[in-house]
Amino acid sequence: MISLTATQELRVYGQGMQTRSPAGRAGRPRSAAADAAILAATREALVELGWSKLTLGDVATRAGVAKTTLYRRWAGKNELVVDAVAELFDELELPDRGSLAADIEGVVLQFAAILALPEAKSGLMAVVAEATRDEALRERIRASVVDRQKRLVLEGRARAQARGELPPEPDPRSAARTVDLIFDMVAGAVVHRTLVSAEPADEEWVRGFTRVLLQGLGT
Amino acid sequence: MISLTATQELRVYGQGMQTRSPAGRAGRPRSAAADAAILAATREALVELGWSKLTLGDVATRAGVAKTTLYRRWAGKNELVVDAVAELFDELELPDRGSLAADIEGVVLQFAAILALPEAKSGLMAVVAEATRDEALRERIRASVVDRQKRLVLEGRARAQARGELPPEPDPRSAARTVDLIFDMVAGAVVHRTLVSAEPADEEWVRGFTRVLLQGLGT
DNA sequence: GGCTTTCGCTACGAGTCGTAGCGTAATGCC
DNA sequence: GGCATTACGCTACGACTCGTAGCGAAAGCC
Repeated sequence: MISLTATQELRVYGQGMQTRSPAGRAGRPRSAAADAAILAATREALVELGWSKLTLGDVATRAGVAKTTLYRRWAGKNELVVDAVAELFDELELPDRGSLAADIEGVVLQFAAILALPEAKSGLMAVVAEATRDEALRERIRASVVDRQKRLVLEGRARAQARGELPPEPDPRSAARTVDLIFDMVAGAVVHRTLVSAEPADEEWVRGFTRVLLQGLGT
Repeated sequence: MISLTATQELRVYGQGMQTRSPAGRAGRPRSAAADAAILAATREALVELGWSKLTLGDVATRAGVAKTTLYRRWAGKNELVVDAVAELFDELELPDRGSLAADIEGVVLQFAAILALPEAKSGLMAVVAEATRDEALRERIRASVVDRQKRLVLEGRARAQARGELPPEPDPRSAARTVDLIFDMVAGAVVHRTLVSAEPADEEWVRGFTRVLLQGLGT
């Protein structure tokens, strides 16, 4: 519990390296290098061992730190893996490709490329499964992974409305529902294709998906 | 490995109780009651403990059998949970509701109801995560869970084509791709809504989803 | 230099794993 | 009924992981 708070503070330091004395904190600061090494080691262990056989002792050894250091920063395996996997989604962007269809295809391909990584496959679904019984963990995933993706949907939608490709939706409540729906449809389809069907979400598949999403099955 | 084959044979016996001497097998037969008790106990443990804290020893105690009996029938936790969760999808059907939209809404609501069960939530995603590193497990999930769902898509599509709601697709390869795409979109969206967004896939959501799936975002 | 916090290390009890061995129970075949 | 065969319950086991405690040393801020 305490270590969880401390972790969040540390990550804040990591972002703003310049801050002199972070909120009146004295003593030896936590090693940012150790933090990075631990997360990298976690991803490495996910690739080699998978979720169930991953042990915190092994991660500590790989990272070159003591096991106790790991427990001081993360409450457990779940939280550690969430942070390790979350970094994979940092590069997710939505470049303007001129049309809604092209924008969707571009971002879906990015998303699919990340999900194709073995560390994302084995880690992400496992923590989502654990999160069904852990409210705090669900919130952690939402904040560090899901919301960043959803923001892209919001952005792409606004862009398409500006282009006139999508009708404006004045009622904010209805608009929020639509965004949630689109998000679940896009992310859900890619995840299901990649993890359950175990087939690559390649360009051909993405083209077909985008066509159905925009025009429906009727045509 | 041996026990896995034996398990499948046992399940066959369970279906056709009448068979006299099943393929020249001698000796004391496996208890079908024990099998049912174990799977029920597994679901119960999934609800109370979740995937990660579920132990085979605990399941054995709940089911009233010895731990060794469990290991004789299943290779491990993964295979056991797949079988336990698979039974939840037995009742999935596709009643004819007159139109493609109504058919989709009906089956999606059924699927959502199953996914809302805590034993499905915590169990299904966990084994899918494990299956990313285990080809045999992936095949087991495909055979006992996924294919049964996909058959509904195939059936609903044929029905809609007979009604004239969907255009016929002569090329079988292209048709198979379309079915796969639709399946990933439907199942993926419901799963993502239920497990990641952690919101109920209720009637209102299903209506919106069906509208987008059939007519696209454009309208 | 003094204060504070982190770090590496060792050690620990508790719990789980998957297996082996044994005697017993239940069936099919003769 | 007797025999072979297989499943069952039970006990015990070494190996491993867990999460924590305690200690001295290290690294920063005043």
